[in-house]
Amino acid sequence: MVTIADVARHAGVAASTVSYVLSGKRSISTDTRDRVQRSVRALGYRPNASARALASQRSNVLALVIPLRTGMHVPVMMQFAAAVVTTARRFDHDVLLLTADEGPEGLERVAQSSLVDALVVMDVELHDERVPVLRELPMPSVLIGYPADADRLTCIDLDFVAAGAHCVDHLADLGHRSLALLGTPSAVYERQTGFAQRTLTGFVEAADRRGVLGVETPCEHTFDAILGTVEQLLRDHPDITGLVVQNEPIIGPLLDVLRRLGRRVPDDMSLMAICADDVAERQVPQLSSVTIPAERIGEQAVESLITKLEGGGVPELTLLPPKLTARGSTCQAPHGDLTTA
Amino acid sequence: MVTIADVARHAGVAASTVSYVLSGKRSISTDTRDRVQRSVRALGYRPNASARALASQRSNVLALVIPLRTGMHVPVMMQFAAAVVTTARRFDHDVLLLTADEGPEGLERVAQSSLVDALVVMDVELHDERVPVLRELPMPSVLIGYPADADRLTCIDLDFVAAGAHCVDHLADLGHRSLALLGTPSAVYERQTGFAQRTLTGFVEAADRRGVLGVETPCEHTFDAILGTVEQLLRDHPDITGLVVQNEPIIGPLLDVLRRLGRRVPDDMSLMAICADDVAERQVPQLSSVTIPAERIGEQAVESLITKLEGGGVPELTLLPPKLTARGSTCQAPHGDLTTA
DNA sequence: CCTCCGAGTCGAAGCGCTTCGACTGGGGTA
DNA sequence: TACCCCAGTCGAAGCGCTTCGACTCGGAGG
Repeated sequence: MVTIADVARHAGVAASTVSYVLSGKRSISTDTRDRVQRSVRALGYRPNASARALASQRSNVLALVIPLRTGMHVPVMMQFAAAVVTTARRFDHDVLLLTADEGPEGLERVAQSSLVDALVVMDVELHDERVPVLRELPMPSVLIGYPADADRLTCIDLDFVAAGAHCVDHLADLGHRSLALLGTPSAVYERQTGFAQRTLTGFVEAADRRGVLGVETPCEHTFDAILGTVEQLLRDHPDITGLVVQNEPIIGPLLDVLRRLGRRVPDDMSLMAICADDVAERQVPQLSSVTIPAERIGEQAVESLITKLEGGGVPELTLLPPKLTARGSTCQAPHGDLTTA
Repeated sequence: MVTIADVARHAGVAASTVSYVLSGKRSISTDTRDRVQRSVRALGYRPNASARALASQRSNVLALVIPLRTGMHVPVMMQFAAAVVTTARRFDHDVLLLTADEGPEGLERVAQSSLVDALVVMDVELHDERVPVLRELPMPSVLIGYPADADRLTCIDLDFVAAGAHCVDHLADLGHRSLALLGTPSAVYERQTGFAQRTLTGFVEAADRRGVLGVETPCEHTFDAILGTVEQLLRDHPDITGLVVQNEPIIGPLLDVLRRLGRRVPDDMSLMAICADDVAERQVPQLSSVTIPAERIGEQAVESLITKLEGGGVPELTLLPPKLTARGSTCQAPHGDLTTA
């Protein structure tokens, strides 16, 4: 391995001069700079990451904590992780991958051993045991999703309350008077995952505000569960003509179920999804949807983290506004609902 | 931050003694060991990762290079990544996440800066430009999938040739005489991805061997593409009664398509999938399938890497045997095919 | 003419750890 | 009794980099 001393010797300067050429932290004559840069290239020099981290107290590595749990939708997480890595690279950082099952202890481990400079934590629950740890850690962090108590924390998320509300508004505007939210598996609600809770809140509030019926039910991933849930729903509330689904993996089977139950989409039943655009577009008919901007969230998370690392200030809570795209799965409510509106 | 010197002072020993207690590389009296361990706990000492890496020439970090490309099935990759992280932790290593779009240069960067000790590279193509780089890197690596020239490389993969063959055998055993392989999107074949190619090879060879018709076609992910592909297939080969699908995201829509075309599964059409078990089990009917053992592959990859890091030898190529599970989507061929067998 | 200043460079002191060689003292061997 | 050996410990020398203070030299200011 070629070291900074080799480069210095080759260029006929001191090692510190090489360092300053590389970092730009002191002025260097054009002549010297050129000579050093030529030597760097000639020898194929790469600074040793550990030595650099030890001396500068900066590893240039961010930790990314991903959930590995049941009920999470994987492709969205992956988009997210990819965005984090890509953005981190843009700022000359790398990403260390941690799984949530290491728990709070895992965060302490990587932080206190100075393996990383900062952390991105995904899938934060309303009462997350990692939150107090994060608050005390000697380095910045950013949460995706947000806990009940976000004091002194930086959180970024899609505005799921608004997302839930937008769906209701869209359907209500079309004259639908009875709506249902088909949510995530009940385990997700039980562990008080913020996004699920908040979508529900937005849905219920908007239904109230619009004076329409808004019922909600969790839904597991198996076909039979979906069938059972929908049958039950339509039995209890036969007048439902608008469905909102926040549960990506069931979208395909749900369309089957509706077909099997003799409900055409959108003629007999309008359907809205909260999901990635490509998923919505792949269905038949294409689904009206509120997008989850995974890339944007990941990018924003890293940008905030870098700002904090550089001593800048960032807002405690950043809520990205949801975007609704109407496609072929929603239409005017049948038989004169508009008259009752 | 508390350093090894603090611990040494607290325990009344030399710093080197603390180091030896922690590493176990020299014998230490029980008394001293206990005292040091108490001090470590009392002070909450965590060795500084960079200092350790610098002194020992080992970062205890593995690089994981994941593909971010169209046509890859995401949940399988995620399972895989999770297995890599979990297994790495078992051996006291962490995982640095790289995306494939950094290319060969990215591998050189992390390797030559000593950021990582070893690399796991996923989704290797038959003629992958990263392969020559990997071969020259001053550290061990493991490939998932394998290139045309695997000389001096360590590769791990599911035996996709056998997987393709098993599917044919299973269907042929049931009396089916005309089979089709519904493969990945054509882009995947065009970039010469090993697993797709090899499944195809196994499928074709086995069909030959069994004396049955075996046609193959790529298939894109949109519903219309699936519909078009299957219609075309059944028009060209109306006697097909067995389908093998290696393309997870189309599995759901494919079942719709068959239904729409009036083919009942399995009565009119037997269907086999090469996919994760949970995907197969979620369908109606549940799908006979050959599993992709993502966890096992990830685990095996890290185990091999650790072995190499410790100077041990590992086989150049490890092919995991495929496991076929018959479920409700395959049955005896209709109208007397057995007589023609 | 002397002083002052800033641009440009160097040397040395760490950063926190591992590891090598050397030292000590007590037990076994001859 | 003299010797050797080994378990147990220490001190010091790095690992490769960053950064601080100090030095030099030429030009500007008085």
